Amino acid sequence: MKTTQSSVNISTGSPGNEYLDVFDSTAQSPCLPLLATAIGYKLRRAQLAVFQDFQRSFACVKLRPTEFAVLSLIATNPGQKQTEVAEQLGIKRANFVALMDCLETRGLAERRKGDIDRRSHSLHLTAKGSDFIAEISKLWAQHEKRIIERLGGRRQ
Amino acid sequence: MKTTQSSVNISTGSPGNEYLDVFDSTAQSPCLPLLATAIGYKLRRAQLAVFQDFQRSFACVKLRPTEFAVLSLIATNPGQKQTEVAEQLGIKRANFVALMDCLETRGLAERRKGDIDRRSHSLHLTAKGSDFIAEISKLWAQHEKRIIERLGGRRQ
DNA sequence: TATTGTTATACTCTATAACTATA
DNA sequence: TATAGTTATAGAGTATAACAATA
Repeated sequence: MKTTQSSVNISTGSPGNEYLDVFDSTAQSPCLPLLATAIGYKLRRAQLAVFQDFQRSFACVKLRPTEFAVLSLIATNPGQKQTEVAEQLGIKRANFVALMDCLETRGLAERRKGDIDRRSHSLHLTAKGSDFIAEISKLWAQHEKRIIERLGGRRQ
Repeated sequence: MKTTQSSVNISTGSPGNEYLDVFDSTAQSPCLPLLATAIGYKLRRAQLAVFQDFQRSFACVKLRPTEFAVLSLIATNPGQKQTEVAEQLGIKRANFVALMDCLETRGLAERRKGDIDRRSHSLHLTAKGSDFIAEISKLWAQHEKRIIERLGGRRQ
C-alpha cells in the first residue's frame, strides 16, 4: 500500500451531542438499514463524537483539535517550515497563517526567520508552549482513555 | 451502552487527496508519533478519505454524502416528518430546509402537507427519486467495495 | 521565473434567533 | 403557549487567486 503523504484535512467538528452510541455496533437503528452499513457514515459520526469529546475535554484550556495537532507536530519536529507543517495536516498554507498567528499570540509557539532561506519561517514551541503541553497531557490521556473504553476495550 | 439517538452531523468533507494511505496502520510517519496514536486524528483522516472517494464516485450524478443520506433515509422510512429526518442525521431543522429544497427541485423527493397536523411535512421519494436510487446503487456498491478493500479486506 | 508567507475573498457547513402558520 | 417549517444571519473551515519578499 502507498505511504505517500495524504492531503486530507483534520479540522472541523461541532459540539452538541451527549452520547457516543455511534460506537455501539449493536445499535442497529431500524430507521437506517442502508446508512448503518455505510462505512463513511459510521466513520463520520464516530469522528464527530470523538472530536466533540475532545472539545468538551479541552474547552477549559481553549484548544481545538487542529491547534492540538499543530502543537503536537511542532513539539515532535521543531524547526520545520510553516508550509511543511501545514501540508502534513492537509491545511492550505493560506489558511495556516491565522492558525499560527493565534498560537503565536498566545505565546505557545513562534516563527523564526530562516537563516539560509529568509523567505521561510521555522516553527518552534516557546517555553510556555512546552509547559502548556505538559499541562494538558493529562487531559489528553483521559480523553484517549475515554474513547478507547467507548470503543470497547483496548488498543492493539 | 446507550442506544440513544446521537446528534452528530454527517456532512462535510473536502476533495483533494489521491491516497487513502491513512488506512495503512504500518505507515507510521516519523513526523507524527503523537498524532499517529490519536484516535480522533486517525478517524478524521479516514473519514475525509472515504468522503473524498464518495465525492469522486458521485460527482457524475451531482450527489453529496449528506444528500445520499437523506435520500436513503426517506427511501427506507417514507412519510417521516421533515424534522424527524433532520434529527436522525444530526442536522438542525433550519439547515435541512435548503437541503430538502434542492432534492425537491431536482424532483427526487417531495414534501407532503400532513393531513392531521397541517404544520408538518411528510417526506417521500418521487418515482424519479426511486429510479435515481436504482441508478446510483451500482456506484454505491463500487464505492463501498473500494473502501472495504482499502481497509484491508472484508466486512465482518 | 519559482517559492514562502501573506491577504483578500468566496463558498460550504453549522448554529442561533426570530418569524409564520398551525396546534 | 407550544411546535413545524422557514428565513436571516453569523461563525467556522476550506479553496483559489494574487501580492511582496526572497530565491
